[in-house]
Amino acid sequence: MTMSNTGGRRKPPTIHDVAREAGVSRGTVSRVLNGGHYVSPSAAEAVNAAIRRTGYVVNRHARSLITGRSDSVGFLLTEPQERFFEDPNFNVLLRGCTQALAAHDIPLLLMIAGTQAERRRIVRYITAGHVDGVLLVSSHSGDPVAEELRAAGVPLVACGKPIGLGSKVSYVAADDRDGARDLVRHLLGLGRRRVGVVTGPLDTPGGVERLAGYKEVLAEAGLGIDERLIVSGDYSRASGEAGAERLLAGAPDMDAVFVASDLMAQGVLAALHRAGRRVPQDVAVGGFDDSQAAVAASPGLTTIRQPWDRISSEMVRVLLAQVGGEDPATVILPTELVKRESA
Amino acid sequence: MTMSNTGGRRKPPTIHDVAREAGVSRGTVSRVLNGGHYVSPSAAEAVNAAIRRTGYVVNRHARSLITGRSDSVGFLLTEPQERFFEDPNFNVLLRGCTQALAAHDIPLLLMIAGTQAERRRIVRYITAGHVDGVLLVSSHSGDPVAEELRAAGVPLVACGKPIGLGSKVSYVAADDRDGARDLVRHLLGLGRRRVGVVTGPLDTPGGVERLAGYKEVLAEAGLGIDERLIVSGDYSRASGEAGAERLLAGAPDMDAVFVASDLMAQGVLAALHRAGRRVPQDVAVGGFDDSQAAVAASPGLTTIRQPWDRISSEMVRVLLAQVGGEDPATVILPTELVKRESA
DNA sequence: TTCTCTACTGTGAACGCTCACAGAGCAGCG
DNA sequence: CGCTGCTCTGTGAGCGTTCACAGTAGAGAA
Repeated sequence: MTMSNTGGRRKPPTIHDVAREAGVSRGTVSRVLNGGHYVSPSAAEAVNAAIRRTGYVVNRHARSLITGRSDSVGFLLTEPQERFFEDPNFNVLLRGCTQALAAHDIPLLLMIAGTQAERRRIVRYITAGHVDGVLLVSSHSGDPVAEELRAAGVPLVACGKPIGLGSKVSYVAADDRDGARDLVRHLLGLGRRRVGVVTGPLDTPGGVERLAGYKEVLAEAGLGIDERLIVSGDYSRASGEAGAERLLAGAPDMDAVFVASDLMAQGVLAALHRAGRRVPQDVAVGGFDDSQAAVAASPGLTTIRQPWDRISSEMVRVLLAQVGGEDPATVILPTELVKRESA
Repeated sequence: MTMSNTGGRRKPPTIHDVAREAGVSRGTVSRVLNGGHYVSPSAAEAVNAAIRRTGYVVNRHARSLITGRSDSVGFLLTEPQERFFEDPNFNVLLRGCTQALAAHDIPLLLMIAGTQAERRRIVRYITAGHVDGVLLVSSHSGDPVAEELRAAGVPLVACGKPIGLGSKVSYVAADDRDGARDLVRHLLGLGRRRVGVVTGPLDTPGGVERLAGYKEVLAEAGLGIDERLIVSGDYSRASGEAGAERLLAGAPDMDAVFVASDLMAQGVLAALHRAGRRVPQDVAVGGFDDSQAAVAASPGLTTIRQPWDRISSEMVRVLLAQVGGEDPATVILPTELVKRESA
């Protein structure tokens, strides 16, 4: 073993060493490395053997210097950090994206924009070309970061439909409206007639669409819309708790509630419990996401599953396609009703 | 504005352009960029003005190619993904590390090693020199990844003391034993005498140390160790729930319990509630971490705060020092008792 | 045979930066 | 006055790769 690496780091082999070892030229090694077209089988074999023998790994900096690509992508989170700390959905998404990118040998750079200064720094970093594209997680509308990146021509894929951005930005989302319809229909199917809703923030597509689904189903069932049965939250647990209290105050006869996120639903369960309402006997509760929060809740939360694994892999697919020169695209994925004890 | 960037991406200015614009040589621009030593004030000013005018940003690939550094670090998670999805501590740590690194303009590459294949891929990636160092989160002992990286001479800082690795590896940890002592003393101070414990995994330093602290305080209070009051979990919520059930079965007279993580404590609260025990009246409960889980629990969880912000900033500090050639170091940070309703 | 076409290979020139070196200018000192 | 030492500046080389180009060899067609 000539490459024994005990302790200090020594100079790694270059493409030149491999070429010499294989008895070919740099060009041939490079061709083998990049797809192997126009290389004779014997040369390819010799090169691959030399690579194994020397332990050669391509120097990405040298490659990037000439190709202009960085072969890395950014994962940009512009949510307030409290949400990131609280909501396990981010972790699932993050895991899914690293995994999908790993299949292409592309590292994920994590960028969290909390303060205004951080936003500026990150935008500068990205527009400088240090990443090939960006996976964006930022539900609120009018996010200046997204607009700046789009304007700078940086390939971009959002998680969830960005409100207020031109149609030229790619996004991948679950079918929020359809999911909400499924859940509310389920509640009505249980015989409930006074169904409340705790929406997400109404400047997010998730907030708007899930509320729309709720209203559609009530209408199709011939039930009117009672404004006292509608309150909105911000996806946080605490806002769910507060929302449930307002609902109970305004509509004490509520017998079911659709909550636009599992985390808020946890808060709703806590508030109902404190108010002495039994779940599901007195009030049936349905959530949205099917996150860890849904399993951890007691009773287990009936909810709408968002297909996070597919969302993340589609985000990566669409982003890489765009980096490769294809046009922006949007993907809507189906949801699924998951029944547990709460409804 | 010569650099208007409407739509497509154009060729960014190089150090050469800046030099020409400022009327100096490449070397001078480079010196300004790297600390500004041996540069006259007038030249520095001219260069900075030229940088602003051209919108120049250094090409990191070109720099890395020659310096041999990548100016990036990896954040490596070798926990099972379920823990990553469930435990908000990871998010806090991740946020803290990105933030601390951002101050040095160093991006964080997120690496999650779930499967064996992923581990191999990631180790190859790291040992190839694609990152300057690694922030390691992996509590279990005998982690082969850590050992491989250490052997390859990659700068490494672990979060929590790695068991079974030579003393040559840096780590940053909270004072687990002391924290456990504080909490158990608090429980005894409330007059409780039958104090149970749900430990962390006993192949992790956190698991071992927190249990040791528990035993120390019982001994100093003249209370014997009752094995029926000791069960161990794996930091997951579910294991807390199971642990509490075993405790109740083995020691029905238990009047307090120290749980080695907040997440497990949530499970303990659920189990106690199901068993009809009131918290804190019948059983006082104390956790460890002071994570979101502690606040979200009902009743609010009395717990030991781990100083995550300092842990992450120290990890980054120690890692960068090591990248700069300094020797490995270990840092132990003090914890703090946070009182809430559960005890 | 000769010419064309294809498959394959090697070579020089970048990519944008840092580093080492040499040299200029100037001050202080013997 | 010359020497030393300091601050400051420009220049050439080279980091490890890809890319464009030129060139060779062999197969098949004219």
